[in-house]
Amino acid sequence: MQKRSRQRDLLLEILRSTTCHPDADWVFARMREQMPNVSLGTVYRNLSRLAEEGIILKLDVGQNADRFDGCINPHYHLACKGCGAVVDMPMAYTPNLNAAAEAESGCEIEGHALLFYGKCPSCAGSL
Amino acid sequence: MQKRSRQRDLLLEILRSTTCHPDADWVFARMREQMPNVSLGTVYRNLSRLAEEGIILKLDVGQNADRFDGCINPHYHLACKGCGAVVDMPMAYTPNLNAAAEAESGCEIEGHALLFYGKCPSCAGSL
DNA sequence: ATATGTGCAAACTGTTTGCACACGA
DNA sequence: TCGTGTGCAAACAGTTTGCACATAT
Repeated sequence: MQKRSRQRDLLLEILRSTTCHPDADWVFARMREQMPNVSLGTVYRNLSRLAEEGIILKLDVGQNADRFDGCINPHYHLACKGCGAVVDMPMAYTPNLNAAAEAESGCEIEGHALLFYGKCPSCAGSL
Repeated sequence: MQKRSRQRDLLLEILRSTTCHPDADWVFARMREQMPNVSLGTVYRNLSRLAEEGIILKLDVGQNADRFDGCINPHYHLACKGCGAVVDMPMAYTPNLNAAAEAESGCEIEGHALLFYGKCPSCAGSL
């Protein structure tokens, strides 16, 4: 049976109130501000759980730590080489990439992830 | 000054003679068959070095370990949920995705990675 | 009451690094 | 010879897990 917990509720609230695609440590730090005894293990457990349930998104940008996104409608990201941020791209998700991929490949496509590298607006301005 | 080494030469030869997008451990195992004293550290050092030099490609498929590709012309991959393999997709690389992304975003795009998930031809047949 | 979730700390995996020695130019 | 690369082992980062206790239903 499914049980709620204050920890998971808070985690979700924190994740949904930011657009910064944070990693587990960032979430952990924000959690501690409001719930000083929460443990890192709990953060990891709930992040994976929510991701498996499809309530949040787990992003794999080529950096060391996984990042998470409270916004689950499919969209694309850019990993900034300047500041390391991960930002949402304002471009339409292209569902027929899946069909295109399935066409000649003999593969059964379930989805795709498209990640751009380059510089975010603020880092593009400076050098 | 740049120096060759038997280890790096062998590594590159191994990587170029497979299409399986292996991780460091797999390469390490193959290396040991021909060079029993090679160390894992050397494998990692040379993989990162060759990737930085643009001689090989480092792939980030959402699995734990990084994978490497001896083929460096840009192309897309599928990560198979069945067997865990990473396979090349027989579809054209789309350079103007970069332009499209740059259009409204204010970002400076350098490139993109497109990763499909689903099942490879052999796993698609069975369940 | 009882199953599910938590906190803590230890374990684990993939990767990096410091150091003394080996090797290529 | 002299600087770069290697082997080894220890260190590291991110993540997972076992266990006793706490909590939601």
